[in-house]
Amino acid sequence: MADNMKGLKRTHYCGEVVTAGETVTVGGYVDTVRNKGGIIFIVLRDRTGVVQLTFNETTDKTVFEKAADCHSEYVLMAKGVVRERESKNDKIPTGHVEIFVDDLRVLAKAETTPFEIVDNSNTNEELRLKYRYLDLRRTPLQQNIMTRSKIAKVARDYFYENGFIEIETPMMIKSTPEGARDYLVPSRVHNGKFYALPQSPQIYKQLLMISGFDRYIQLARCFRDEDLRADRQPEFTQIDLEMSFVDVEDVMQMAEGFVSRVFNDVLGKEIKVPLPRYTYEDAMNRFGSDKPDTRFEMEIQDISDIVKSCEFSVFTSAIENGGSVRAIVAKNGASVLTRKEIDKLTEHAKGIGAKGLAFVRWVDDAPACSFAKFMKEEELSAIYERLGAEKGDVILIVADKNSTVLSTLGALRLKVAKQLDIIPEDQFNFLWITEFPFFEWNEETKHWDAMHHPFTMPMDECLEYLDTDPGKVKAKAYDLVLNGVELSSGSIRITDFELQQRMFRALGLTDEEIEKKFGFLVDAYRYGAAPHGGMGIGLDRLAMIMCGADSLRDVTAFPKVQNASELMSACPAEVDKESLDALGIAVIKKDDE
RNA sequence: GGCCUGGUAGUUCAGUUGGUUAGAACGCCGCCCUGUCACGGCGGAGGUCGUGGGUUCGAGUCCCAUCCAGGUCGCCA
Repeated sequence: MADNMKGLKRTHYCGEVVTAGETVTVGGYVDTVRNKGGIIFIVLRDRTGVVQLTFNETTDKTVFEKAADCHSEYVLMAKGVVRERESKNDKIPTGHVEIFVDDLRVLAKAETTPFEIVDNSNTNEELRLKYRYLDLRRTPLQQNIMTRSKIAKVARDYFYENGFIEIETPMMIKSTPEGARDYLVPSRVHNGKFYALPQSPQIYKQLLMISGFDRYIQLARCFRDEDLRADRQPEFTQIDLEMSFVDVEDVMQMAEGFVSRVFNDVLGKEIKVPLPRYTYEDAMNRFGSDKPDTRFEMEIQDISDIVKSCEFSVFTSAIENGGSVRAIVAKNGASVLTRKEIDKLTEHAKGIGAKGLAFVRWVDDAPACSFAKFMKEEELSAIYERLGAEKGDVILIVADKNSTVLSTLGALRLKVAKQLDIIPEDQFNFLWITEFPFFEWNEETKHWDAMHHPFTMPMDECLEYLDTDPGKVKAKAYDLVLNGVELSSGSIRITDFELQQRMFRALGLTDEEIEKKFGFLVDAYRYGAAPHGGMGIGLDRLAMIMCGADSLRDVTAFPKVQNASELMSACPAEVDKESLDALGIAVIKKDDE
């Protein structure tokens, strides 16, 4: 039978106990017990830190015996006088004091945990996720979760101060066939019909602008039924905002104010604004990505003009077919990028879509060039000169159509940088990507798709190409990127009914399809809307980077794993037949098909 | 859906060309220890080697299938 708390009231968190002479009462979990026989030290832990409890021969005998019976993770409350320690520990903030305990309560005993609750746990994540409530006792995770909370608070503070109104939008909404797969919620009342969980509050926040709320913010839960990644969970949170009477510049400035504020308030780091901007085209050409990591250089360079009349048909045919030959240089990469490693990179490149990888590995005075026999001496030296390549470097070259060349080199650029370990960990490189193409040609359907979403406003100077040359139309869309992670995506919306109709037609939608998919939204714009736009900032991703974590799982209290299940509660799970019957649902297992 | 990596005491790992009773560290249990703080000393318990087949005189080790976890491509307007 455990003790109770009667007569005790917590006065301090463990990490707050610093003043000798005070009588304090603390509560927490037993971190470690060091029983020396005649003297016992118990390290007590709560979310603020740890403090040492001390018991010796002058301690009341029953208290001493109780302390001797304590084990890891027992829940204790202890009252006593704070003393300076005889031997101090400089490694912890409370290391110069200890609590000499005169009242000890064991509020709960604990079984031995399946893994040790220590800061640097190497334990398999699968097991830690099964016992997530124990994993969350670990200091690093506690700090991550608390940092995330601070970020959320700063977001509310900042946007409230700037006149934003927090409004909740529904979680059960109409499924939209565009974009990611929806999570569906069956309706009991309407047999055979379904709600969807929102992928984002996009449509509702636009309607709120039409209603005149002018500035909206929500820490919005969003759901997408797509496969997971380290930076992708099926449910996530966006700092979602929308503003009226604004254009691109206004939204970007508001967001820049937020990121500089949140980094200052939470990490004490200064982010210089305005943030760097790259057009989509520029980012693709230089980094092979619309979310470039600019913490390191290794930019993509075009060498098509040098090799256009060489003897190597791989290069020349790529150029003749409208493509290009481009390269990245891994400075001082020759020692890490052995022939074997380059072979692996080649396989990786093939996985992305390239046909192969040409390379120069410059170890000795004579560079080892995989295509040397096709090249004239002056062509090779022109390549080295263009790329600034020197002894010790490795050059990776891809020849293909432009989109393949750029995406392949973009991926290799990241992979090689990780291998060479040249990405600074403590740097925060924000940037904007602007001037996105509005349309994307879909080879399968032979249709133009909206790259962002169909309510995005085209750039003013592109309106004339809308019907004649859709590929030339650029959007008033802007992505915020941090260290190669897409943090946020936003746009100015179409508020003109006629223009919206033109956009839908350019996307190949019939009037019936428009009405069925977006009817109420399109109708709403008939009644007048101020120019408006906004964005959704990924709170989880922001927290991940600010915490220096590698995965969203480290900043999410109860995350899902790669197959979208949650290991602790073992969900999703089957439900009983009565529940299904009430919904009119019969389950056909895929295996039985 | 494809590809890659991993699964051996509670935990983290080792385990040789297939060969005696599968080891270590930490944790756990018992005893000792009055200034520890990665406390220390002595002793002890603890294993369906992810699962199911196969090859073999013999499988943790080789083969096949499968499950689970991680990464990645597809996918994510």
